[in-house]
Amino acid sequence: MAVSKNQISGNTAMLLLKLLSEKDMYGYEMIDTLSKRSENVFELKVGTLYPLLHSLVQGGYLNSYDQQANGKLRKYYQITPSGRKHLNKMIEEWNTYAKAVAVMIGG
Amino acid sequence: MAVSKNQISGNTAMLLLKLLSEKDMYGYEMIDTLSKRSENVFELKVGTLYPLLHSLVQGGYLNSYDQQANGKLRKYYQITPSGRKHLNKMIEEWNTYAKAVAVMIGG
DNA sequence: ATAAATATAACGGTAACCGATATATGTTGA
DNA sequence: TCAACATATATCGGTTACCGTTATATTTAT
Repeated sequence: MAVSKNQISGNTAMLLLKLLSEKDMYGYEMIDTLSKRSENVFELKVGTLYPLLHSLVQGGYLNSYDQQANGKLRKYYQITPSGRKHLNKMIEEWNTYAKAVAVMIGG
Repeated sequence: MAVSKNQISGNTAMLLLKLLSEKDMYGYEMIDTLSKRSENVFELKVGTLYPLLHSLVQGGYLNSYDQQANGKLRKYYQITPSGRKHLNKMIEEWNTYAKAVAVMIGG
């Protein structure tokens, strides 16, 4: 089951940073990995991914480098120390929010 | 701890419908109740609330009526059967999303 | 009286995401 | 072989969500 656009809002960067905190990846690999791990809940579109990756590089949270793979030049992304710090903050904030929603709709 | 705008995105309507599924309320009452119940995680602004209430009325999820309270005319909002159905769907979708995020950042 | 709190409302701006489109290369099958 | 398909990166314009700000009116407290 996929969720609506509104649900996703704001958390995509957190999910990408989380993926990249485990290993370097290229764009399509992130989309596939997100989709598989979440059982198709996250269906990130390329029109969302690339601008977001660029902005994370711009913000100093990611670095990128080109590498040959299957004869094709792929752009790999790597998380920076600043990116890891940012990720931790985002996770903390997500947990606060998710708990508050649970209180609201659970009771 | 308040969370950033991005976290809130898309779920405000769900929270309002949930509040109104319990009892009729007027605008300011919703802001106060959300804030108190969530221990200030949700700090909904009037610039967000009123347009959202209008759109929920437009969509048939809410009705509104005027009522005197403390000598002042207040506009109360009431959830419709369609609003309750919509609320249930939104909660289901939220749960799906929250679980998927937990899998992503938990592992 | 008048300042502060309560209450509703609308406008314009920013940010996030997606659909559509463009381009290029590698792989597969008839 | 060469067309169709999958992989891969990229950009643009549009929609939606939320908020800051501003406006207006009434009630309560000093």
